[in-house]
Formats: sequence, C-alpha cells, structure tokens
Amino acid sequence: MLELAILGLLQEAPMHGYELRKELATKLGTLRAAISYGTLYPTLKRLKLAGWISEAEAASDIIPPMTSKRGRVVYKITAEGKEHFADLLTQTGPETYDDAGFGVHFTFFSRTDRATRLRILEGRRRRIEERREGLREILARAADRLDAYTLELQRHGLDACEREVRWLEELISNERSGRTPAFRQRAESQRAESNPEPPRPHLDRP
Amino acid sequence: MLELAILGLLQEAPMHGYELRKELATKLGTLRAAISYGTLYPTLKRLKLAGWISEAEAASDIIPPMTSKRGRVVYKITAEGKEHFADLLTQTGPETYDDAGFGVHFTFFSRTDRATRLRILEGRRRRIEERREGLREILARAADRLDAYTLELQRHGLDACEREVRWLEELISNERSGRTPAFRQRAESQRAESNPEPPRPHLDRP
DNA sequence: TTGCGATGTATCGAGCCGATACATCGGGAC
DNA sequence: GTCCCGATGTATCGGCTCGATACATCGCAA
Repeated sequence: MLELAILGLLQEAPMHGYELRKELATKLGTLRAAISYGTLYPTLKRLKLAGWISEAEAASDIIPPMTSKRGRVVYKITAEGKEHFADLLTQTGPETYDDAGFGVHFTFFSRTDRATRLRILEGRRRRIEERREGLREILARAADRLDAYTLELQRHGLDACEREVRWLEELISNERSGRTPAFRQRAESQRAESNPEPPRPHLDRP
Repeated sequence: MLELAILGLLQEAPMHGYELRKELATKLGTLRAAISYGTLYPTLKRLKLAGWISEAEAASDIIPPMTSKRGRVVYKITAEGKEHFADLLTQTGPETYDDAGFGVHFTFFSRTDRATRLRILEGRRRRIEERREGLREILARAADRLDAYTLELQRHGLDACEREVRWLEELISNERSGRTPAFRQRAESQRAESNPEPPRPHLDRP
C-alpha cells in the first residue's frame, strides 16, 4: 500500500525520503499517522530494485546539495513505475477496502476513472456495512454479558460505522450523478447540524 | 497490547486459543478486526514462557476433550499474570493513546480505578486533539494545493476527530461527576439527532 | 560557543498479518 | 450411505511495519 502511495507522490514530482514522508503525512492525514523511516527507506530500496523508481542524478540545480558527503537521495518514477502505479490503482483486492488501503486509493481518486472509483467506494461500503452488522449482532446478542464500558465502546463504533456508510453513500451518489466532487454545500450544511464549538477556521478555498 | 487483552480475558475464565480469538473479536469489536493466529499462538507461547499464563491441566470435565491426539490447549492466568495485568492496565505510555491501545484499555476500564480512567481518557483526548489540529492546519494551509478528493478525505477525518473529542469529553465529565457509566440517556438523545434509519436493535440490558 | 531543533539517511528487533498446512467433527446434499 | 463443506482447533512462515537508535550537517538563539 505504501508502494502505491510513494509511486503516486513521485508521479507529481521527484523527491527524497524526508520530503516523501512529510508529503505523505499531509496527503494521508487521517488514515495513516506518519510513515516511519524503518518502513520508508527499505521500501524505496525495494522499489528501486524492482525498477519502478530510480535515483535522479544531481538535482542540485533546484535543491541545494547540502555540501556534505552523504547527501540527499532524490528519487523519480520510471516508465515502468507509472505503468505499475496505474495497475495498482485500478486493481482491487480485499486489502483495498480496509482503512489504509482505502485511504491511499481515495487520495489518488482524481487519477483514475469513474468506474474504478465506484467499485472502490462500493467495496468500502460493503466492508463497513459488514463491520456495522457485526457490531449490531454483538449489541443485540451479547449485551447482557458485557460491562457498561465495553458496551459504550461498541456503541461508539457502531455510530462511526453508520456515519461512514452515509458518507460513502453520498460520495457514490455524487459519482453516479456526474458531478464528481461537489463538496462545498455539504460542508456548509453540516456545520449547521450539530456543532457545539463553531469557531472552526475558514476552510473554503479562495 | 495483545498481551494485555489476553491476560484480561483469561482473568475472566480459562480459555483456549480459538475461544480467545472469538472473545477478542466481540469485546474489541471495532478497534481491532480479529486477531490473526499468526499473532495469537506465538504470543500465548511467549506469555507462558514469561510465567504469566499456564496450561490448565485437562479441563475435560467442562469442555469435551475432542477425542483426538492434538487436543485443545486451555490456558489460565497465574498469580504473576494477574499482577502484571494490573500493572499494564494502570501504567500509561504513548502507545496507550493510539487506537489499538486505547481500545484495549477502555475495554477493561471496569477493572481499574477512576484516576487511571481519567488519565487515559484525557491522554486520548489530547492525542485526538493533536490530530484534529494537524488536519485543520492542512485544510487551512494546503487547501489550494490539494485536489477535491484529498480535501474531502481530510474533512471527513476532521469530522471524525471532532466527534471523538466530544465523545471523550462526555465520558470525562461523567467520570468526574461520579456517575460512572450513565450511557442510557445519551444513546436515547442521539437517536433523535440525525438517524435516517431508526430500526436499531433494542440495546438496553434487562 | 554551545547546544538544540530541523533536516537527512540508515539499520535492527520485535509485533503483527495473511496465507497456508494439518486435523477432527457434525450435518446436509446427492 | 457417502461425500464434501464449514466450524473447530493448533501451528508456522514470509513479509510488512513500527519504534528506537545511530550518525551527520546546518542554522539559529541563548
């Protein structure tokens, strides 16, 4: 999954590890805290070995070269890498629908076609619906066996599931009806709904 | 973290691996899908080696022995194990506040004291607030650099954070005001708020 | 001038997952 | 009657990922 993320970012611009990590943190904000170096560098090595990325020779004209021995290693994506990225982005397995996988795929939604977007959105919905049904089962069947805290945890989880399903349904219906991302109104209408602390920063783009 | 969960479950009753896994799935429903065997069995081995659990000799009077060579292995917690469980449950590090750690600790909240519960609840809140601020930062600073899908993902994440903070704040105020888990009203009031599909199962305990 | 925080690359041990193998048992399909 | 499938059960292996750690440079502030 990280593979997909790295390939996607390098498609936008050549980068070195540190940059990649920061970019990853802002783009995948929620679903993935911040990738660790213990993951990042080995993965870069692996991708390079596979021929999907390569070291960019001396990007010193743009980025100052740090004047040291062990300088930055800037990577760029190769033609094979682009191809592989497109494949990964389109093909869907079970891992596409769990938090990390869905997050990465969603982040690169604008680089794929509507059919794929719908497939992924619906797969994710099915996944969350299953989790939701599992929680309902538990709350219905095992409620008397569980203590108050555990119950509350399950209820909170159930609530989150219901919310996510509604979110997904909105996205799906948006995709279907042509207007791909018409999110402004939604953000507007939600604000009115139930927010105890309205001093939210001004989020609309200029 | 799994260590804590296993110890906690074995404190309720002796169990074998398969049971443990199912029990884990129902108790930790949300935060943790279902533990894999590739994790469970090595962990049991490790806990046994550490002296925190031991194999219960022939529980065949209660559980039918399966009449096979490689029968069930039933584990029970030791005195040292109970002690260790209490320690783990009370002491808090950074890992206590991420999803998995918080979920497990919360599940066993009824086995600890109010001070510890408050500490964990507040630590978790701090963690989520940090994530929330990070997301606000991104949405405020990098909004024009990100495409609509990425933005929507961040907004969705921000929404979830705000919701969780509110949930935690409610729990904290409940803890402080003495009435430990008075969750009934909350579930009731929420139902009215914004639920398109009210056929929720009957959750109240008898 | 000292020292700390940001920038950078890299490795190691340990936890965890998914796939897989092996084995028994009960029940429904044919 | 038998055959196969799903639930019950224990166990291992490869591979991904994290957190801790090490090492090195740079700019800035005390």
